[in-house]
Amino acid sequence: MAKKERFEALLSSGALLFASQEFDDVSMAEIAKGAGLAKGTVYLYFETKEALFLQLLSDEMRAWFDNTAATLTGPVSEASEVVQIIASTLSGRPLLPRLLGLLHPILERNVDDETLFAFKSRLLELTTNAADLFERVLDLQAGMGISLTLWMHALTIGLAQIAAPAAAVKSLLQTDRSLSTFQIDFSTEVESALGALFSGIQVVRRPKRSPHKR
Amino acid sequence: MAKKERFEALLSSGALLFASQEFDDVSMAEIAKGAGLAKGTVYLYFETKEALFLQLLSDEMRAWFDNTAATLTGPVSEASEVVQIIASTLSGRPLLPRLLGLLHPILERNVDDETLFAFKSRLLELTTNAADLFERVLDLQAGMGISLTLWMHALTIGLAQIAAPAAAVKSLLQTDRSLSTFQIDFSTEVESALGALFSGIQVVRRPKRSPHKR
Amino acid sequence: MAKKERFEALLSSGALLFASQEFDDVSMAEIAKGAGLAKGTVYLYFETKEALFLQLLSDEMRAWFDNTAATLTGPVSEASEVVQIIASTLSGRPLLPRLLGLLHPILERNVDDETLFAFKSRLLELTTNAADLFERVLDLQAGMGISLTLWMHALTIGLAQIAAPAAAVKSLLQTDRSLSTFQIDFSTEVESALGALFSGIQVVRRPKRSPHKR
Amino acid sequence: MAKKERFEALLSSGALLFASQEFDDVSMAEIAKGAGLAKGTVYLYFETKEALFLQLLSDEMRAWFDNTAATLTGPVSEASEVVQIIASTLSGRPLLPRLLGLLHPILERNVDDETLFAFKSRLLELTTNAADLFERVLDLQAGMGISLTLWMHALTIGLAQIAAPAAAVKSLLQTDRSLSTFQIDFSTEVESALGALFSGIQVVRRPKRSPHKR
DNA sequence: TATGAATGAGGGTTCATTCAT
DNA sequence: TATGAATGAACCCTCATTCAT
Repeated sequence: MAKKERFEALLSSGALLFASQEFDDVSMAEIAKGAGLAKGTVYLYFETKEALFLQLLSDEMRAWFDNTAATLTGPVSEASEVVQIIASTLSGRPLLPRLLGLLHPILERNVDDETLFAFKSRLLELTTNAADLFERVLDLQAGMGISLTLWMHALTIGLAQIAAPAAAVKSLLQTDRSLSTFQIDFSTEVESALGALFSGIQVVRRPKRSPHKR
Repeated sequence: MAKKERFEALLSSGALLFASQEFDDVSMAEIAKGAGLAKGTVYLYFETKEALFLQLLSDEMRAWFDNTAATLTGPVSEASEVVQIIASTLSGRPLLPRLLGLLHPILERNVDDETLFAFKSRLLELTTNAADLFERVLDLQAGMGISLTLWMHALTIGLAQIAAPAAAVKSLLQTDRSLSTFQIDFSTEVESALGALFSGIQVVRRPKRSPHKR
Repeated sequence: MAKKERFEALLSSGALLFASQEFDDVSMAEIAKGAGLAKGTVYLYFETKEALFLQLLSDEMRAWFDNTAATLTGPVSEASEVVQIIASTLSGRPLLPRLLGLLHPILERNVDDETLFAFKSRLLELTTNAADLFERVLDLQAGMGISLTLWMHALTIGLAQIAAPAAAVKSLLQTDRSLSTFQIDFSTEVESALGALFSGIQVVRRPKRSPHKR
Repeated sequence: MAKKERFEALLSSGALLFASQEFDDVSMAEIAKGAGLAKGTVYLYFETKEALFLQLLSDEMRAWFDNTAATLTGPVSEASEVVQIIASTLSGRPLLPRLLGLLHPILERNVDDETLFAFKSRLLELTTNAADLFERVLDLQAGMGISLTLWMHALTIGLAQIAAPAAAVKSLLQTDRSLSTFQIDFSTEVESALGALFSGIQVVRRPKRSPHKR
């Protein structure tokens, strides 16, 4: 059926445009044109612009997880290796962290309840799967996987924002060496931060016998 | 001088409005009215709406740091205590995490170079001070304080977004118990996540003799 | 033949929807669905949305006339009785006055010439019949029936609009007693107004011997 | 103050455009341009497009009434003379009947409550004044003036619609002589219809002692 | 004859910012 | 310094209608 193809074409078009522009600068008209369709046609596939990007995020998340899970399937010796793999798969999907940063303040604010629920359900499934995976691979205490996943989610959002500064900031950082502290690399930073987070969780685990509060 | 008073009045008005509305929903006209001034007058004090909020962020950050530094001055026994204090001072300034989330995608994108530079310089100073403080209090390896501060910054942005969901999401979470995983409390989560992060850093520190890569 | 059935099903669907919504709010897609057909199929039966509603109006008018003529067939003693019957048959077809109000500004503006001509011819026939009926029953001067019919048409359009206010107006009228003047009942008002009109025509008739100017 | 001038300029621009186009075809951009202002400026003076046209209607009504009242001030011998004057003043303001036809289905549907109330109050005042005037001049029974005004209002709406057919209808009527019945002149028809209505009211008055039901 | 995917025109409205006074 | 009137860019979305199958 051509229906599915159009759907994918629209998502691809959106992804392509979003790769080089901000969410606000990507217009539905451009997305349509990029998919070889008319403006109004987009709305046969997506309720709103936000719904389209939510789908994009959903796909990116799933792809990332499948990819990561597959890579982590084999015997993993150390936590640092896990972290490295995660940082690597994350860095390989530059759209994902940016979409994640759009999720709460924008995407979830203009989709109908049904779409929202569907997304949240999928997110829950993914989160649970990731949590299980982490608990297994890192030999974590039960329940810690969820927290870890959540914190990774938050960290990713924040680091992506910091690592992708506005044009003016970028040129400022390049000009003024004294501000080099703010010149960070997403990939590097994610690995380090997650490394600390993962280590911390394992350390924290033993001393505290009581279940993690949440 | 009345000038300083107007300046402060505008910031207060902005803060008050931002406390109950989103950035986009706070209009310059409202801010002006709240300060007892006319619309055009705001622009005698702030280049743009973003510049005003950048100032707000700057003030919040400084206040937070002063507050935190003062509290951490005394002898601190454990890392967990430090974390608790930070989580507490952070939770006491609900505007700060939200403004931080605005910083990179919005505020820095519409201010002139001068304002931007001034802000970044102040931010650098604060970051350095915080880093030093953390290194001292937590007895961290040199350089780790900067990373920690950065990660805390990122974590705060992400957690604040997740913890303040859109109205539709909020009601969905309350309705559907199966999604309770997503119902998080900023304060609690910050403390836990920072706890793991801080522990992780201290653990990681020893094995790796080499300087932290960045 | 199934064709006729589809045709009627579409009209019924349209009538049903129009009974509870404004013309603009009734979509062709809804009409199709209500008739158990696909969107595109509607256009095999009606050139345009306007053509469909024109047909609806045509049917309503004919039904009204047949109904009214039948009722007025017997010996009618007084004009007031005639008026009462007309007001009654009119009130019994709430769609008719509303469709009449759509006729000139909307329906006639988007149908092809053929459809338009067919409608006008049918309208002429009906008008003539009604005029004859009125002249006969009210013992009017020749030619007066046409005028009377026309004025009744105009009066009906206007009163229907006034009697069916926007939601905001309705609540305003209910709230503010001082505006009770504007709270009118279509049925009551039509009867009174037509009563005056019919009486007036009969009075005017005699003094002016000259033919009605038009 | 220039403020009042702009206000009037916008109304004049709107009136000018509405004189040769339908409501839907008149855009706010055109109105602004016609007044020598920018698009957004219109919204400093009128909440919505509908509010602007409501003001236009308000002005037209008042002007018509003042004009009519002034003309009817002197001693009026006969009802037919009154009717003639009304028909004449009405015909002199071609926008008024058209705006009246917009009032209920369109204008009242997109203005805020305050504007709506203000308009209705003004309309009530005008209606009352007109009713008083009619009662005085035509020596009507108390209360009949209101009814007469209302019916005149309704009749005007309907006749204006019938008398201003769509382009296609107009050409059809000119082509096909058999449809000449539908070729009516607003001015003529208003005078005749009001003549009948006014006569009818006077006739009806006497026989029925009981107060007019409404 | 039926389908339903595709089309694409179309305009009101907001609000940060400017500037004449 | 203060004012507030003026500016104007920018865009989503609906839905009647068409047409390939």
